Amino acid sequence: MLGAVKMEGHEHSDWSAYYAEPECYTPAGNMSTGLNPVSAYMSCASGVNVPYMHAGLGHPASGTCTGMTPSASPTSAHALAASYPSLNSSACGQVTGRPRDPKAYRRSYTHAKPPYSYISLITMAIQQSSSKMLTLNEIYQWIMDLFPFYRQNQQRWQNSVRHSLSFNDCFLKVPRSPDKPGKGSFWTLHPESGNMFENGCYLRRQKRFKSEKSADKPTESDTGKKPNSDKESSRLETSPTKDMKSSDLKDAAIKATQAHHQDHHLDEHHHHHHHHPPHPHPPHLLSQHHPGLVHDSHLKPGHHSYSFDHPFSIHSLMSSEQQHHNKLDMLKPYEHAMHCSGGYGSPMTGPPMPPMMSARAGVEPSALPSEYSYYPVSACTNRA
DNA sequence: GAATGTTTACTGTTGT
DNA sequence: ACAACAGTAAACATTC
Repeated sequence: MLGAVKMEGHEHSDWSAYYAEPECYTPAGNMSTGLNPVSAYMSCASGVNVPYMHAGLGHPASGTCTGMTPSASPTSAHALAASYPSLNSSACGQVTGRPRDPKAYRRSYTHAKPPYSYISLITMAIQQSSSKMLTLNEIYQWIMDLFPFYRQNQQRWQNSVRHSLSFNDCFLKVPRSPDKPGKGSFWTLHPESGNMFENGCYLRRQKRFKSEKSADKPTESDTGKKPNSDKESSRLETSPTKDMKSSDLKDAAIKATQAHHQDHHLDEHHHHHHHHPPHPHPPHLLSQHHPGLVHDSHLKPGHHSYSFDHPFSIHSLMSSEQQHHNKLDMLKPYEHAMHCSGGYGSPMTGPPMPPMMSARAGVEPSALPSEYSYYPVSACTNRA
């Protein structure tokens, strides 16, 4: 998972535009110390699923929680978890030994690149929408809402997002229903793609999802061909499975579109009712309408079942949010999170601490992580 | 014309 | 070292 950080080394040129001095996701707990690297990504915000976290959270107005210092950085995720409630006051509420200008500091972190891959981001965006499908533009918006970094260089990363959507079998294109014309199709997750991120870690997939059909095809490793070359041809033959064309799938699309519009409706009407059953694994839309798409498997229905307690599991992150999103609507999530998390990509604490964002683009706010929730307590034990 | 979608090619990083 | 995964650029096609 550290790789997710290192991977962005080439982004530094971009960062230089934002940083007075070079900064990067320097894991606070360095690997050589034996610390779980994820703990390095922890910050005061890491109390997902721990309601107490919300009690003592610094409000934007309070001006606290502007960042963690190395000394405040937990030595392990468990230590962090165990440190409540002092966690809030000591790790968040106090800022010690940070010499730099808080504003510049915050801005830097705000614009640091998140440690998630595009596939992760897309997956998260889709998953947190109640209809489990989003248009391309909605995916863009979701990403930009949560990660200021992606408000820059849109041409570049959006191209990458489109590439990811097309290239990866885990994403399916769902045509719009005829009565809901608009630009672009909906994108959803392949019903069987649920184990892409084993352990629920969204930093790097354990294995690439391949649709059954494409899985039948020889892979580059099978043929000994160069990576990508054969993969592409394989994908060519399987594209029909990726683009849902059958009539009953269209029926699903229509229903999905309706559900999607309900999303917006809900969003517009503040959806802050706690009665959204905090169901961690909402049945996949395609599973509902097309059970045949969900084969046997190791994958249970409702399979997009990322391990609940995994720090980078969006389900984990979101699970406690149900209780709190009432107040979230009142906050400027962005600034709030920045105040309390020290921003993401803190050189002290690690990667981004995505803020809570308001509902948008079909995003179900109640499903969004709590204001500090992207880096919950438990650690990412597998390399991501 | 812009947005969306597909594909190829290449490079870098990570895992084994 | 090698394969797999991921990011980026770019050409091209399609759709609105």
